[in-house]
Amino acid sequence: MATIRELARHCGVSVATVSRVFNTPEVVSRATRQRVEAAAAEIGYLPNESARTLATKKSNMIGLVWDTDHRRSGWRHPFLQEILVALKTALSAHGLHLLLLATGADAPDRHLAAVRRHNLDGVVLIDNGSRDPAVLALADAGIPCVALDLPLTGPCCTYVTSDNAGGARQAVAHLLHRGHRRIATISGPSRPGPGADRLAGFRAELAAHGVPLPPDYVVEGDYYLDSGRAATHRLLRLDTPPTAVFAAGDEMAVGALQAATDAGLRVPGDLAIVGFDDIELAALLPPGLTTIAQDRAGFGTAAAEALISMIQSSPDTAPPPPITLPTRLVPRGTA
Amino acid sequence: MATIRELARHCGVSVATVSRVFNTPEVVSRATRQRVEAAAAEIGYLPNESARTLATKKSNMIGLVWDTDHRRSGWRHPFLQEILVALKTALSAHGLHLLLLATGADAPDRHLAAVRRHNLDGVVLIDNGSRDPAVLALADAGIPCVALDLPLTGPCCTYVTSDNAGGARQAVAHLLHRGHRRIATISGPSRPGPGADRLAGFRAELAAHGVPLPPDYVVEGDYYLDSGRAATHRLLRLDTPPTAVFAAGDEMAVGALQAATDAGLRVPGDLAIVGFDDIELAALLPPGLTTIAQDRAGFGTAAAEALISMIQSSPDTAPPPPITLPTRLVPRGTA
DNA sequence: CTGAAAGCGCTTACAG
DNA sequence: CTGAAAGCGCTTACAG
Repeated sequence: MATIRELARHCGVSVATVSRVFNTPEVVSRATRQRVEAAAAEIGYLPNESARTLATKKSNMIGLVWDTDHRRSGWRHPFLQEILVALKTALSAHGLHLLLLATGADAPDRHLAAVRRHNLDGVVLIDNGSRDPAVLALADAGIPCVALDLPLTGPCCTYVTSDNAGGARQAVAHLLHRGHRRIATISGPSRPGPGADRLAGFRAELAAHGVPLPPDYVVEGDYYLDSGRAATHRLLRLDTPPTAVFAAGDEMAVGALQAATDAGLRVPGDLAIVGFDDIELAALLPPGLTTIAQDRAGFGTAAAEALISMIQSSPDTAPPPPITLPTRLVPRGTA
Repeated sequence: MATIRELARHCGVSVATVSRVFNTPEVVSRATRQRVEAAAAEIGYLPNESARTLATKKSNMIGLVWDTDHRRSGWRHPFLQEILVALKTALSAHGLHLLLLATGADAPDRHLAAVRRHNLDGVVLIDNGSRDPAVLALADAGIPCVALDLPLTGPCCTYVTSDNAGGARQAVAHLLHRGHRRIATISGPSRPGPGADRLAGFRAELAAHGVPLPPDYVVEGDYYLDSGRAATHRLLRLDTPPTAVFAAGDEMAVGALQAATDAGLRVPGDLAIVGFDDIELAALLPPGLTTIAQDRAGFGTAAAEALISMIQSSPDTAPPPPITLPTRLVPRGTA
């Protein structure tokens, strides 16, 4: 591995000059710049990132805090892969790498410690609990960070999420348009975040149209299929069962579909179903799940942009406001 | 950020001693070790990884070369998330982080360059083409690396893949056991790798039982649903159509299922179908896709183990032999 | 536009 | 068991 010193000697300039052609090329004369560049290519010089980071305190690395340690194994983000691809692509365009942080002891300062040890330029959080002390410590520390699908704010922290309330309203509006008036929902967990927002949107659209919502038309699920099936069974046993159900996640919607089939009901004739997420399954499962699609790639690119703007702005400027991605109704066979 | 010098002064020892309590604690006296540890906790000292890497040439980071730049967007690995989780977990246990490398210009030395610039301890490759010069350069360079689902070897390079041939044989054996004798296959791309191995296993099991395989019973797909559907349409139009089909991927199997339905055939009565992968869909799509499951987590843990053993062994020792993960037949409704 | 020099925060022989 | 010192490969004021 050639070092900057060797390269400098190789073309008869100082190491400072070599450093400049790599960092502030506009400040060195055309002649020497070209000479250095040619020599660099010739001997295969590559700057050592550790040395740069040590000298500059900037690593050009973004930490990815991904909480894979769920009590419930087999947990899957509906579209993690797309987020990762978009994030990586957008970050790459700015020369930033993504460091997937090892999960160690669960000390409340573990994320912060990783940031400091590695001189990370910023952090993106995904799949984290909203009450995780380690996450909160990060958000409070003034490290540029952006959370995905988690309403987290701080001096230098913002988040991106879909327009969950708006998406739920689209779902309800579609059902209303189809003539339904007895519309139930299988919600996500009630903690702040997408689940709560979808439920709020659900209620709001119904209210806006003066359609009553009996309390037992709202049953909470956990985004998994089984909870959707169980919830639907419960709804169908009501004295006045709903004619339509909005599930706050596609897996739960598939569960609802199964429950309807179990009960000998036709979908959408006897029970209409709308989901949320537009997972791969939605298009393939007969008769096709009507659902609310999210802007998958948007999560990654928006997060990257927010992060980069925070990194580049002075420490005292306010973080960008939370970013809300538009959703889209995808009408298929179930509603 | 406290530095090692401050910590040293804080407890009246040299920086060398402090360094030792963090790196070779067994070599320092119990008394001073405890004094240093207490002081470190007190002032919140965290070693700077860049400085360590600069001094040791080891970064404790593994590069993840993930080729997300597919000509075909929307491409998805059947279980990338599980691989990533298992990989991260296994690597974490050894204090290794995963660096998702930014995709830049496609110079044939780009991966190698990243390894050198960051002093990466090793690399894992996923979703890469087998003929990518940048990948081959990496495998040849003697950098510890392990490829997933890609038969890549080198002085310090091995790979992990499922027992694809064995899995295909399980599929055929199952079909044979069900009484089928006219068994076709929709294969994956014919380049070396899982697709070719599955096809070889398919042929082998048939041959072992003396069951003939007409040439037009083998049609090549690309793992996507549409290719499975198209292939099946073609098979069904044959003078002597098959009674069963083994699709080398679940998406193609789903396509086969759709084609059968299109043609008014009953599954498995008129056409039996076995897939490969056991994607989420397989269990959910009526009547349930019979398929060959892979050891998803095994990919990650095996890769981590192989990598760690290579990193720890001396540079001249041979790499571990390729690792083959067992598969498992999951009988469901389609065969 | 360029160079000499100090400094970034560690590790590791080498002595003792 | 511990310390003084050199070195890892860069960057960046400061002069000129």
